[in-house]
Amino acid sequence: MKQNTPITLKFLAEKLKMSVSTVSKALNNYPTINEYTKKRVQEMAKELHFTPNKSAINLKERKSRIIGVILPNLLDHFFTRSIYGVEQFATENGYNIIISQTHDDLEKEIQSANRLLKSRVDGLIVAISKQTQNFSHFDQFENMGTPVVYYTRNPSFNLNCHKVLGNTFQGCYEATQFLIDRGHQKIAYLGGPKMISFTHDRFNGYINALKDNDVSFSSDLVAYTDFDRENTITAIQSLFKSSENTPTALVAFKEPILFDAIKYLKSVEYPNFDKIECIGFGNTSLISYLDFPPIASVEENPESVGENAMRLLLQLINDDIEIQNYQKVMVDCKLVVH
Amino acid sequence: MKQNTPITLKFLAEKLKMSVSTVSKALNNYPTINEYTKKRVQEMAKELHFTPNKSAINLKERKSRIIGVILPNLLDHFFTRSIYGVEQFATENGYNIIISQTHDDLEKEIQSANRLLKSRVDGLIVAISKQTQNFSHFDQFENMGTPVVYYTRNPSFNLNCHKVLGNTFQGCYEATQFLIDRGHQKIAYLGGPKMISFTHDRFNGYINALKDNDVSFSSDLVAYTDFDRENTITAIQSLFKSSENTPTALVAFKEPILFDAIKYLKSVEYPNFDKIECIGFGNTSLISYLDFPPIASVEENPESVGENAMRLLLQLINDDIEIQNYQKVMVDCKLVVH
DNA sequence: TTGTAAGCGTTATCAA
DNA sequence: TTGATAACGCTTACAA
Repeated sequence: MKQNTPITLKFLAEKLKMSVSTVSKALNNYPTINEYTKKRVQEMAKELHFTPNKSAINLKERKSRIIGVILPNLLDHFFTRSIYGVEQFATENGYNIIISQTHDDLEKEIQSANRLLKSRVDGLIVAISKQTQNFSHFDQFENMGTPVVYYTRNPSFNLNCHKVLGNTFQGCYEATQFLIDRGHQKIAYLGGPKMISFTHDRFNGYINALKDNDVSFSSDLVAYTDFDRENTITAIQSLFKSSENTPTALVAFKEPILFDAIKYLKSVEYPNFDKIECIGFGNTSLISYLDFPPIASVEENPESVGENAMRLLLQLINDDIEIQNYQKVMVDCKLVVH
Repeated sequence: MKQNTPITLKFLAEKLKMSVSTVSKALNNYPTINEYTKKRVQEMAKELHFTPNKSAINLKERKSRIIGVILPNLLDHFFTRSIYGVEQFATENGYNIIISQTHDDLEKEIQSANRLLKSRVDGLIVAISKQTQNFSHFDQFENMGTPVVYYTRNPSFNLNCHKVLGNTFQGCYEATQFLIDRGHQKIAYLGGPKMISFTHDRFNGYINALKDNDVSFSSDLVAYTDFDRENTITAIQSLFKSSENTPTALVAFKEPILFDAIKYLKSVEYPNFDKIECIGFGNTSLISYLDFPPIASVEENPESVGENAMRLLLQLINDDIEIQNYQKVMVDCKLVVH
């Protein structure tokens, strides 16, 4: 059964003593082809394990049925979960995905974009790098009529683009509301890096929930950190130093940050430490093994963000939505109580 | 700058009033082309953002510069870490990867294989589904001269194939050795599903370490479970029930299983629970937040497994290794002490 | 009902 | 030094 060179239509045609076009039509079930001929062709194709050459079809049809996905990192569970949704939906609709990681490096992002441009992907889904402020390497795609959807990370500097983002405002609002409903009046907000727009969206969710419930706000209850443990400890110290305004609950930007915070409070044997109720963004699978787990998690549904990005992209590819008619899709978070 | 249709060589040629072949050669830096002509062509190409059409080149060169990756699930951190290595190495060598997940379903695996066959991928990297015992959908590739490398999961029923696997024997040997060196004489082994070959490879590592150190073996110290929590608890009960042969240390198949075990022992307030030293396969990132963390982890280096699979595949594609000269690569584990 | 031929965008051979 | 032409594998008017 070794053949070592793919079967082509031409080869089939010679074997069957027919023309290439008859074979092609038979395989594609053209109504004008005789039933008996069809059967003969299809049987022979099956027997010889004929598979049409995608490159040839792509060339002919001027499309690739490939979607490019550019994202920072495949080690971050958030992104891989988002890919899950993209891949799933793409496959269901006959598309393959090519994934390219940028390591949050602009230069690599540009290279990825150029590679995918050559591959003539039919569409692009992008989680931009932290450094990305200029979008010309992505604009090339739109200039050739290839739609681009930005997802998970908000391209704040790009005003006219399609985006699919987690509704981080709503997620933080619900977390805060949940804590208020449980009787908390002193709820701290531990934000992430200030350059990230989500940090502020979440803060707005927090502050709006306070306002809507007539809970007074104090700037003592707000601090910011990044993903560095030392900075998180400093932030936590500032939140919990005051004697009058001590928080009884905490909403944190991301669970790893929250875990660092909890670990610290525990290590210094903070009074009533075990009474403090915490919520972070993430919903890490190992939460049930923690000794002092958060009371709830804000599940960001990255799979759904990915799926929605792919759905929008498909609508753009199929011209169900005008490419210039820029869309913004928000995917709601879900509060998961542990 | 909108053009809405990709620039082609023909278009460039017309603009420059030259032939298509001259333009092509100029862009590919043929020595026979006049320097001035080259410059003119290359400048025009840059100005119009010309990018060669990959499909056309693929058709011409009869290859795609695409590697297919088939794996069970993109939610499993082990696999996504392995992809990290594949993607990294592929990109460095000018290849793109297409990922397809099977959800451990044979039917989906066959569909994935067929799709990638049509795409004329230059090579295939596969982590087989749990159901896979017949390999004809992969043999098609080898029959067309496209190399296939199996990785992470051992295709036990496929005798003649290329594989890249984690050296789980060595990992378990080292874990056991480590515990012996710390003075343990009663070390329990909690294995995974018996159908998985790794379960037995690990057991062999365990038993060999015992033997090499003249530590006596008792079947009371061995139990098996799967990923179901109840079964893990049953297994743990059987390991810790005996009064004479009580383990002082534990080697577990996978960390999630180990965490369930620890959680259970803690919940029943097992005597001297905090003295029991545990090691599991995995090295989960959140270990430092656990209250009773394992003393060490067996890091399986999935990135390295992925990278080695890609490296081997590349050698096969480039004919550095004969496709019939079946290779088996083992990637060592690393014991990480916490 | 089937076959001929052109074309998709490249590269490569040969001729000019 | 450049250009005409065929070829890669497939689809599709159009002709037979």
